[in-house]
Amino acid sequence: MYVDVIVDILSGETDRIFEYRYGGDDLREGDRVAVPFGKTKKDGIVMRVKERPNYDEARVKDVLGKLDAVPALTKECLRLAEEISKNFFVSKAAALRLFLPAEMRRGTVREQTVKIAEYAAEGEEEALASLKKNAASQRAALSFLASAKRFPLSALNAKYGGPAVGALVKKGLIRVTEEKSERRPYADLDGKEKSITLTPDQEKVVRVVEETDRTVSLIHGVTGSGKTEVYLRLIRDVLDRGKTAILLVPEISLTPQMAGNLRRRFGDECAILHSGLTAGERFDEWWRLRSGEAKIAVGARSAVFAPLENVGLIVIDEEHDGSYQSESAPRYNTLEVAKFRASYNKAKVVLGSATPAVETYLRARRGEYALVELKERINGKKLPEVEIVDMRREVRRGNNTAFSSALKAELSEVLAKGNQAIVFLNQRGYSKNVICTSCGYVPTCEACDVALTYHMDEGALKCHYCNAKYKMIETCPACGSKFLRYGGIGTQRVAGELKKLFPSARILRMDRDTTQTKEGHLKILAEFAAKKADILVGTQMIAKGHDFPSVTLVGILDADMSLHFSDYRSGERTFQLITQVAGRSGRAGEAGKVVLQTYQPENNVLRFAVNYDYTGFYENEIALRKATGFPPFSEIIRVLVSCEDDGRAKDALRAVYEELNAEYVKNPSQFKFFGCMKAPIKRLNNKFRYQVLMRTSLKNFKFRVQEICAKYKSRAVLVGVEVNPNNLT
DNA sequence: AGCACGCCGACT
DNA sequence: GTCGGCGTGCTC
Repeated sequence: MYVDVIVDILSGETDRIFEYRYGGDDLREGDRVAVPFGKTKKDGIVMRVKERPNYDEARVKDVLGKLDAVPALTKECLRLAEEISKNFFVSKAAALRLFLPAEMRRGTVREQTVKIAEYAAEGEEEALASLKKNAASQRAALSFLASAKRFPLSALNAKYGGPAVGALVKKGLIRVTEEKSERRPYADLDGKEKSITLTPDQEKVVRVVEETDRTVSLIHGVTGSGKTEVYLRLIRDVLDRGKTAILLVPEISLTPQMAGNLRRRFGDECAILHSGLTAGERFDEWWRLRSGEAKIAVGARSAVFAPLENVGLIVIDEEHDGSYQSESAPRYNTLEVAKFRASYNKAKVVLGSATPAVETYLRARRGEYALVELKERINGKKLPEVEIVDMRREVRRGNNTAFSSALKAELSEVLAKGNQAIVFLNQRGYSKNVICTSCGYVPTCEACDVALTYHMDEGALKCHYCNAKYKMIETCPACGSKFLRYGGIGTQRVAGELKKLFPSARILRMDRDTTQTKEGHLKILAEFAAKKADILVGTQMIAKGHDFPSVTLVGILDADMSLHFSDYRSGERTFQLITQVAGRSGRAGEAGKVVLQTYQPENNVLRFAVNYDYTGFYENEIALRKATGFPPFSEIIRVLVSCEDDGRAKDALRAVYEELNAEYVKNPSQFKFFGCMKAPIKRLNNKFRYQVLMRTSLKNFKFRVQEICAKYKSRAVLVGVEVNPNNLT
């Protein structure tokens, strides 16, 4: 037989079918195979099986081998990979990779085995009699195994001592066999919880989602309205109909909690895919899904590619979260992938959020998605009161610290009562770059042309884009001045100031620096939850759904930091962030409070946020988007041209620009913006970068752009197309 | 992505 | 004269 193969090489040149011959008849679509490729050996995926080759038969080579017993990819995966490749401008090889756990491609992970001791003696009496009189341990071990028949060898060794067991094995009275054993994260939680009764509101949501003829439903529910219970019920119902389900959550930090919920409810019917697992665990969980043993996949963005068949439901929790948009290499959009899978399987997609993305809400309002609201918190508790503090007044009063007097007062009250507080600051403000106060010099990376960040612990300057490390400067290399300042306000400084204000308070810091280690994240959160600290200082990452029952105060230090970031979604982001952070306060017991510090207390977004007025915010925001012609009323398309040779980059840019410009002048009214410029980061990884940026309401224009760009990319010159990128760098 | 082929500058 | 730079083409 002959097979069409996509070879696992990430290059445009090789991203087409290569044909191979196969001696056997057991290859199927979706099988992973090893194939000879030029002078090397590569992995590939069988896309099609056929009788005759199209390619010159004399030159067709043989498949070297089949890599798995069962095809790793289903027909659906293959179809979906094609769609992803077409829609997100990535090679088929790159799209196919999304469906396989990394450890599988590397081939470093093997099945885990356990050694089992089996009783192998003929008759117990005789066997015991054959042992020496003083061999008490052997005797005990043998009679134990005579009744147990099989027992894990390691446990047997621990119980009766390795030498005794070893002697029995040597005498042939015990046989040792190796068996496959699955690594089971969270197994200790399995099936410890029965489903709970839903409130009438929750029941209604379930009904609407299950009965609507729309593929996508949006559950807009305030924080604490019990969306998770609704998801669990929907999953149960889908499973009862013999189908499978995928539950997506924004980040690993949230996954253990949600994973725990799922495991307690569904036991090992559910598999957990997240980066916190060991390679082996992930490998096993993946195969449990592929084999049909597990029917629910829980995980972050990439779990949308879970190898499930007959998917009935895909839930995207906190759908507004930025992590659902892939920022690099295969730039897929999770919701779009979910929609592909849903249409293939005739399944449903459920989006849940307290602060839906305006684009999502618009579609729901227009009737494209079913819309259901959960307006009440499950415990009937009120949302915390939010107080806005005008920081301009604080500055006028001579307060130059990061803390307003109002926040200081609230903090001391919390400490006096023995409660906990969270101090939140925006990551955008978290830049410890160095500036010369005499001449304004800022040290930048030689390769990337971006400002370097000062890392105090290492005494070094680092480039966050290429990880290059430079020696910290003592004097300004431009003017020789010694007056250097570490700009910006960071968690470290805030924690320091707090320590001075409240010397007896126990302060925990959580940010990218303190969560470097794999479990650092969870450790800090667990420590705080166990009340081993009074105040938690952190960035974005503490905003994501953790329950801290004794937190009664949340301080937002620089609410307007994200408001003035150069991104059209900064208003939306700020609203979502404030709502989310505020939701951390006062979840149990006492009512919570939020203090929001800003230099712009009259700002619309902040006003809507403090009143928890999502629809007000939405109306305001959508009007703004319409007026400015930003998404969802347009698509932002960016063509990024980069090359080590500046001249060649410019040449390619000019060519692309001219062709695109021809399209633009045909239809200028459909463009809100069209222009060509240096990229914000002018040089990255030694490549000069330029871009053509446009904002257009032309439908499917991205495909035309892609077509044009394809003509000008070469080995040396990269020409990439991005649609609505999250950050322009 | 690798690897070979092939055409132009600075060396023994 | 040749060694070696990397631009270009090919891989079933």
